Amino acid sequence: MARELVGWTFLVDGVGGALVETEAYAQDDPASHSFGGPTRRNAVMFGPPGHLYVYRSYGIHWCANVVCERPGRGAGVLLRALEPTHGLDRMRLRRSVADDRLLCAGPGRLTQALGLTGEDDGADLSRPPFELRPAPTPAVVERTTRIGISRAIEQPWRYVEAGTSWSSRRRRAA
DNA sequence: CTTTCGATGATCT
DNA sequence: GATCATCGAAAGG
Repeated sequence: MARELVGWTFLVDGVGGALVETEAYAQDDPASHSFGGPTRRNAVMFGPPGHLYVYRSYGIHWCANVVCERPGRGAGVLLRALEPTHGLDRMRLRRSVADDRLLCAGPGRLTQALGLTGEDDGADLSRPPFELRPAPTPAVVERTTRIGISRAIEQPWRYVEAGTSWSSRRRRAA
């Protein structure tokens, strides 16, 4: 699913764009919040797929995942970056950056630009204000190791649209 | 250009 | 008390 979602358009109240960078997390994955079973924080990851798991990162930022697979599997896809296409003006209001490339280039930036917070934890992505539209054409996707983790760092579960200039990091592949 | 570091709070040990 | 699925400002080359 992490690879599949690259190229899909994700909108929150009409604000968003095409996903260009995702990461997969599984229950039997020491880097995953679901590793070790359900807790108060990760409860949504063990619920039905197609819902949002939003958590506080480093006490400051919010990060958003799409819950995947069957209920109880504890799997999710971290939304790391998207190419802004809808509601640029509202994104710029939420994020005071000179360069549009920094609007949604990173999981914390993406949630801020789209207005996602802990209140959206558990939200059903099949209902308003959310929209998930399939990629018009299959995206060309590169796979690399994940970013910002210290465990299971060897797993190549980060997916980036080839040639995009909207990802959280310039260049590099694996 | 690259590296370092502080912020800030929930979670885990 | 340490760690953390981060970001951005500051410092260094």
